[in-house]
Amino acid sequence: MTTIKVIAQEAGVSKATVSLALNDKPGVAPHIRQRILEIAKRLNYQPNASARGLALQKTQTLGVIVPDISGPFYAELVRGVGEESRAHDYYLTLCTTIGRPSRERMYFQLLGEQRVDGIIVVSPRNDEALICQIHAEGFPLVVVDRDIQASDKIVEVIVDNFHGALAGVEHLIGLGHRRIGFINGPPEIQATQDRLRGYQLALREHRITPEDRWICVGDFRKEGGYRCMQELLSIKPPLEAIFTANDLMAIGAIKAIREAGKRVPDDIAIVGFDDIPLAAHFDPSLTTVRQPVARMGAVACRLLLQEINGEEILECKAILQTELIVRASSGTQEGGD
Amino acid sequence: MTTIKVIAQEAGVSKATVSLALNDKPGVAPHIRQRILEIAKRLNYQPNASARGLALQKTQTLGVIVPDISGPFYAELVRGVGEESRAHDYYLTLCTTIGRPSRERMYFQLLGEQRVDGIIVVSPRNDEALICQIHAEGFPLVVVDRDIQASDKIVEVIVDNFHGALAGVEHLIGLGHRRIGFINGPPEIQATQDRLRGYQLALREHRITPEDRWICVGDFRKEGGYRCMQELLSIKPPLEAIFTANDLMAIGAIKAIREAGKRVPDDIAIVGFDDIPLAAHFDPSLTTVRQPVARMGAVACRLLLQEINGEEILECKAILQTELIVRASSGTQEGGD
DNA sequence: GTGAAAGCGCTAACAC
DNA sequence: GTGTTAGCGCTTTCAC
Repeated sequence: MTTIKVIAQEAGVSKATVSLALNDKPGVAPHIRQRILEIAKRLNYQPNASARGLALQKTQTLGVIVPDISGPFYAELVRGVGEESRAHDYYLTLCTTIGRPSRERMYFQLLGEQRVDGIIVVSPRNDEALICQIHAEGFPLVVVDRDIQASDKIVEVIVDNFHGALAGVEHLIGLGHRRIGFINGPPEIQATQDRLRGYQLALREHRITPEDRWICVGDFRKEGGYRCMQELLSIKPPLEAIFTANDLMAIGAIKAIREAGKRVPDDIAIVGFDDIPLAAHFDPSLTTVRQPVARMGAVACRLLLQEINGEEILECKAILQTELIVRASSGTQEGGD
Repeated sequence: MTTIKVIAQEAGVSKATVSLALNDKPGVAPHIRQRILEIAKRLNYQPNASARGLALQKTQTLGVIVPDISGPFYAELVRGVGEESRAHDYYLTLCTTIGRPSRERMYFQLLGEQRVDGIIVVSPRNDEALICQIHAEGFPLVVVDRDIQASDKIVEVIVDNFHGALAGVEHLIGLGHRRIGFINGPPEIQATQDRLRGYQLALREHRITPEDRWICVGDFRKEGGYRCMQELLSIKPPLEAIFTANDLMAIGAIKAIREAGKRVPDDIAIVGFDDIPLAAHFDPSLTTVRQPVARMGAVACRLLLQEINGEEILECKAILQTELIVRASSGTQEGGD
């Protein structure tokens, strides 16, 4: 392993000069610099990251903390972060927390051991206090897909879930449906609360009073959508349409509908949320509220780098907009009879 | 940031003693050790990773190099690696290479800068020479989903693609189909070659001579499956069944079939490869050759750690088996008329 | 313009 | 048992 010391000997100069030359800093005679660079290249020199990190107190590495990485949403998010971090010559350390007893340790380890220069937290569960504490200790930190109520100084990248849901449900209403069910995610997750509000407002504005039993609590997975739909199918008179808080649950719901011998969208119209890559290829293709997931990751990364570099961040909250993507699963005409 | 030095002062001992105590090494009086541990806990001490890495020449970090991370296959693979590495207290640095002009630099940077203790390479494209070179330089390295022909000393985790494809196609033959098309991946990828051989042998063993035009080169994405299927649909007399080299292309193919006004599996039976999470929820549910993707990642990780720890690795090639998962898309009876 | 020296935080060999 | 010392590879004053 070539070190700066070897190069110094080879070039007949000191380590300091080599360091200056290699880092493009002034104070080295052109021909010396030239020679040093040549030797470095010839010897395939690469600076030792630990040594550099120790001296500079920087690692050129970011951490991203997500519950899981299988599943289209988080995978795409991490992709966005990864692309952006690479573009800025940062490495990415991936931490998945699901199934881990104390994810708290992971935040602290990454930052406390100074393994990373900052972290992006995509953790929808309730540990506001912890996040605030980390932030209070001065660690660069960006939160994605979640609004930390306790502090307005923590940088956040969030999606306008409220208006997204509003648009999704209004689309269904516009198609003539009035009895519209809602398969939501777990209530402790913030995005689900916002989507619920959007759902409720949409109905209310059209003088529809949703019954409690129209709303079912899912898990953001296919299985939850399936189970919820089975429950919702038992409602009499039957619901005409379902809004689901993500596409995966929409897919589960469609399966349940099919198994009950009904058709989508003819008997029941469906609108999902996310626009996962397969949404367009599903049968029927999914009408859904698209989130700019990769962009969220990229924005989070860029904001984190600003924070790391000590740049002033003008707005702590980056709010990205959703977009309604109309496809087949919602139907084009009135669905009910 | 608490350091070992602070603790030493606080406890009235030397840094060396603190280091010994904190690392559970012998040579420290019990009551001293006790006090050191208490202070460390109180001050929330965490060792600086760079300093430790520099001294120990180890980073407790692995690198995983994949083309992309969106897409169910690589996401699941990385998940497997991540779970396993966490279980062994290793961090994971994620490198995606797609769209990157010189992914070569990334291998070298990660290892050359000694940012990681070893890497898992999941890179189906042709850079055998590079991989061999890295291995020759003594860097711990495990290759996944690919057999490096040039060396039999490189540790590899591969799937029995040949028998997987064989089983998939034989399943179709068993259902009475004889005119079976094949939508494959790019030819320069090894897995596709093996699957092609499996496809060919299955037909040959049943005295079916596949025509060249039955085979179409896709891209492992939905789009490629869609495009290929459009081509295959023009064949007269029509094909009765299609084997696709992955589920994503199967999904694209099904879309093309539907748009042509035909039904799956009634008009054309389909068998995919991978068993992605959504395969069971697709309509029709996908018959497919399952790969133990997460396990591949976990095995690769474990082998890499063995290599890092200097343990003898008895078999360089871990070959995992596939499993045929029969669902609806292949039909249960003779499909054609 | 260049080199010597100190220091980043930790570990490990060797005295005491 | 414990402390002293050197060193991991790099950066960065500060003399020269």
